[in-house]
Amino acid sequence: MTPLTLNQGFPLPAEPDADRAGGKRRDSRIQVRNREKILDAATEFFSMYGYHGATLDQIAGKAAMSKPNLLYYFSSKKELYLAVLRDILEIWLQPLKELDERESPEREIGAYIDQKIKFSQLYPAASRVFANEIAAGAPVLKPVLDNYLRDIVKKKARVIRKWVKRGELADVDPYHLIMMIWAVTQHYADFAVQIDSLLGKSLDDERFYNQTRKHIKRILMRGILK
Amino acid sequence: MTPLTLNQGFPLPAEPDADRAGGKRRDSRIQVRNREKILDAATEFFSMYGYHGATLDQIAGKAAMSKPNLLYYFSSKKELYLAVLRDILEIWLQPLKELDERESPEREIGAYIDQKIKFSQLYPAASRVFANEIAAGAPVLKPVLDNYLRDIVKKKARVIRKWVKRGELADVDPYHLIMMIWAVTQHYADFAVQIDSLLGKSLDDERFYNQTRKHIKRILMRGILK
DNA sequence: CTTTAATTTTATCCTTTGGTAAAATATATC
DNA sequence: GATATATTTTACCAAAGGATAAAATTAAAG
Repeated sequence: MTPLTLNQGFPLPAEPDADRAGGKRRDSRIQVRNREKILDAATEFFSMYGYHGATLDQIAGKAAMSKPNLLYYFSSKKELYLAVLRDILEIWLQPLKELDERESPEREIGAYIDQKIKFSQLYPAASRVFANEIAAGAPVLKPVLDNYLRDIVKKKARVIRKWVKRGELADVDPYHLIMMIWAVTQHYADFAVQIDSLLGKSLDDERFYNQTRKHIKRILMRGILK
Repeated sequence: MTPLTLNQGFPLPAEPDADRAGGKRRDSRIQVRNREKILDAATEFFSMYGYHGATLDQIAGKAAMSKPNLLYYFSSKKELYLAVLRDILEIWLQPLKELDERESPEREIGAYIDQKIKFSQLYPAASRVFANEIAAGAPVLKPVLDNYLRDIVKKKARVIRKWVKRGELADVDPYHLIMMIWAVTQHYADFAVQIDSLLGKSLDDERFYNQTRKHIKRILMRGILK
């Protein structure tokens, strides 16, 4: 089993589109459509079985094309996985913009929770791919975690600490608070099957989604506001 | 790829120890030791790569024996996986005993959180195997979730609801509360690599463990107590 | 010690899997 | 509609992975 690591720059190695310069139309209608179909199928299977467990045959099958045809669009399994992770990272990092310390923590943290759980609703498979990558030891994302994510979280923590000092927030550890928010919101995506077994519900159900959202916010906000 | 399902009784099919009756000593020193070594190694790799992603070669290698030798102890990959899951279930279901409604929610829920996070500290790999199984669609554990777990959670929810009615607890949805507790406690096991990247800490560090435990409890208890 | 049973090793098989080569087909452009 | 280019299909390959058979070795029992 190949170790699958990544010794390259950040965020993730840019797409190898060397040819786009070479004059070839790399974005014809059919190109775009097929790459998208493949990425969707790949996200699904990587989310269920992880990088090593998913197979190109499954993915190609789901994308309704032959394996060599898939490999025409993504030249290797690894490249496909990187492309999937690239897309996910974009989604995942988006709500990580700094919290605005000038606003109230109630408003800012509330909005952050909303955003996080929205992503769980919209991209549950992406969330699971991420979880799988972490469980596998983050062979690809380690550098991202160690550098980029770490810095952003540090900044966020600083803002939270300011709120605490100002007396707008109970004396909470910023890092643990962030972990809690992540844990709770992602849980509904990562353990969707379990939740469906126990409650017969999913975030796709808009009523359940809102109930969940409000409930999480209520408990957490009560837990941290002064 | 074989679908890997389980159409058998609950909790999990009993170990096929047909021979134990046949007079063979199935629990010699060496048997016990080797089965344990294998189960440990298997837990590690299943936790990282899931059922499909882990290989018998890896597991045998880690257990310091040849693949055929491994297969002497567990006659197939599936049987090995079932054995691992069986062990995990035992751990996982243990703290699920009903909450005692006669005690205070503060005490009971507090103890429950303690127990849950203790497991995350003691058996992080087991937690990840469970998470992987769920992410994969719970091919094996679906029946357990649908029946056994569902019932226990229902009972727990009833107790929580009673506390709410008695006015000892804020008006929380019992199911969401349970999900939150699971999410937060398991997170520290399932995303240990991420946490290590961001904080440079793990639950192995007793100081960090206690800080985490107290912090989770504080926020959650504040969030739900009247 | 011998004999019997338990354990380990070696050699091997078949299927799956990631990947390639080259032919065949479709699509676009002039 | 002829030519060039993009896309898809068919036929393979080598390595990996789960599994088996049988020989070799070790341990236990009498």
